[in-house]
Amino acid sequence: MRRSVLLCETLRDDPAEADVPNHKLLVRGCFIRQLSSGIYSLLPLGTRVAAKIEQVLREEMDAIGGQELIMPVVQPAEIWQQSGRWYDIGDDLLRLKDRAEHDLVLAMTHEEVITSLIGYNVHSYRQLPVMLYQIQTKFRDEPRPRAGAIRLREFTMKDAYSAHVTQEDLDRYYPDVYQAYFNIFRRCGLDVMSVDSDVGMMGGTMAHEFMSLTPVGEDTLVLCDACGLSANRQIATFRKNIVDGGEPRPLEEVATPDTKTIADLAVLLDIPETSTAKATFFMGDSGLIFAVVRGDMEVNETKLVNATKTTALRPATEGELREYGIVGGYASPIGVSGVQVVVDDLVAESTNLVAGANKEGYHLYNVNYGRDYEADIVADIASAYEGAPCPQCGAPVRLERAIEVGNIFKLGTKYAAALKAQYRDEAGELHPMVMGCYGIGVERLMAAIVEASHDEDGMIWPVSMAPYHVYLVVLNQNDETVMQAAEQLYADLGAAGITVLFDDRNESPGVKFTDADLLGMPLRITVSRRTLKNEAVELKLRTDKDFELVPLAEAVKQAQAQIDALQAAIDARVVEETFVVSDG
RNA sequence: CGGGGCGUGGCUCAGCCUGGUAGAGCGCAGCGUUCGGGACGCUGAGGCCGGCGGUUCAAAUCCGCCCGCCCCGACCA
Repeated sequence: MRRSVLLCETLRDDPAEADVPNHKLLVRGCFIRQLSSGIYSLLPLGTRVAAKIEQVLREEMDAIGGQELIMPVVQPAEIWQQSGRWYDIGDDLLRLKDRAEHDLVLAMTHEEVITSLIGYNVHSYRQLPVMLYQIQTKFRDEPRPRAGAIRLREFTMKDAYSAHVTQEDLDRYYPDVYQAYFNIFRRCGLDVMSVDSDVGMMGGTMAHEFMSLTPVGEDTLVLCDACGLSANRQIATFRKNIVDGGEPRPLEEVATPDTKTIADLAVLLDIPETSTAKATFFMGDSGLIFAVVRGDMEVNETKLVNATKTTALRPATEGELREYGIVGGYASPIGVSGVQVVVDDLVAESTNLVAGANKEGYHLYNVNYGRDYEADIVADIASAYEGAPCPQCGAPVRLERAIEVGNIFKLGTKYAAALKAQYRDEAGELHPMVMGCYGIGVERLMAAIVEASHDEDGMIWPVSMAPYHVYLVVLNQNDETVMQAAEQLYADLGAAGITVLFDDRNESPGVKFTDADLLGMPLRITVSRRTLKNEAVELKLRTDKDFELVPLAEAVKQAQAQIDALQAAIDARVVEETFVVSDG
């Protein structure tokens, strides 16, 4: 491709709306263009990267028996009503009406359609298992798209679904997908780790997320360097060390004016935060939830959702607290009624904690669970924190931010039962199929690659993902000999199967070199009067500082060798993974 | 949805406080000179100053409402 005709006008300045590297670079390099919040066009260069990603996805999905199909984006409300998600999912699901006033949705995922499809086409155990996938548009009306292509409203997803006769068969198949996922990311040149994850509103029994570590990530991981534990913070457990508070002593009221935070309280009473209990309030499906954790910890909302079996949770407002007779800043689990009290297991086992008195300006010494108050639920609802003891080995854990680039779920029979995806067994009995689902966001993966692979000058594409292998720079274009040599090399490289972006624009050297760095093709070749004086061209890896002069006659061969070496390095990273079922 | 910021040519921004006929750099078009890390000169095109309403002799500028975009939080299969 000639740069002179490519739709690619690079930007000198960072776009005002971008503040993370993938966003700045993809926009500056003309890979993507924003149309609206969270809605982007993929420009020619971005489309080429997406195509590379999709090719890898197809190969790896096909390798584990996947069959590609395409399902509709616009779907009737009925199937979403049947699965229940029409009612369970909020505004993320974009709803619309057609001319006949029929309710429709824009698909945010395809469990409903695939399940009804499989139910229609599969009748017998003889036809199972089956693995189907598509690479197709999703729309999610996210409340807050962010970070360039990391969180989009409209995006491309590879979503795959498998259906099985039994849970055991799904369990056997699941590790194959797990391995395929590692292969995919590694072939895309991205380092990922898998973590156990929450099954969320998808339901199901087991889930893994594939995470790329980066400060711009939206998830927090809990990692243990000592034993290798990795989990999403949403579900990560940790060892809780009880601070011995001694034998229960009598309750004692203490005046604590203007002391609404745990930090203030600890200072005022000269006690460690570990000797306090902290109350936090959420509104769930059925009213107010009063959550108690030790003062030095934070409530983990995912754990709280799971413990209370609610579907939605949000912090309660001051007004709601007043309605329930709770005094903000001085709330106490003692004597509250009409609310669901959830107490962290550590608090339940601790003695003589300081808690609110439910009276403006007062706290209570020596609050003891069981004696002074009861809970509706005692469970682990505390969030793992930096330095918390690892649940497996006790070493201090570390928190890291990460982007979730893919996930795999064991769905179970939730959708198959609701949408009648049933098969007949040998005895002629009907059973719901056991399903799994597996997703990867294409644009997010592209963004994650840029986050993981760039420098101050621009993107650095892994050879397997680069829009073109070579950025060919020609200088001194007014010199016919130079131009002829460059044209010949462009043709020869192409004939050898090497993809080339040929910068044939009448631009100064600085412009071309700067663009070459920004666009990040793995290999740069420069042809100029100077290099031709030695019958040579310059070869430079994007990752290297310096170039190498190679004879013009060997340029194609050398370029090919460099590309092969880069590809071999990527291939070498595709190795077998051990699938370990952890207890999460 | 709560908090904050922003909206002026394709891009980055100044001008707004203190109202008086819209600016810079980059980019774009033409000509010429250049030609190894975002070259230079000359000429030129391009703007309902996000929208609507108000105040005023006069609004990019002041006031009100609305819309859009970004960030933090809430939320997120």
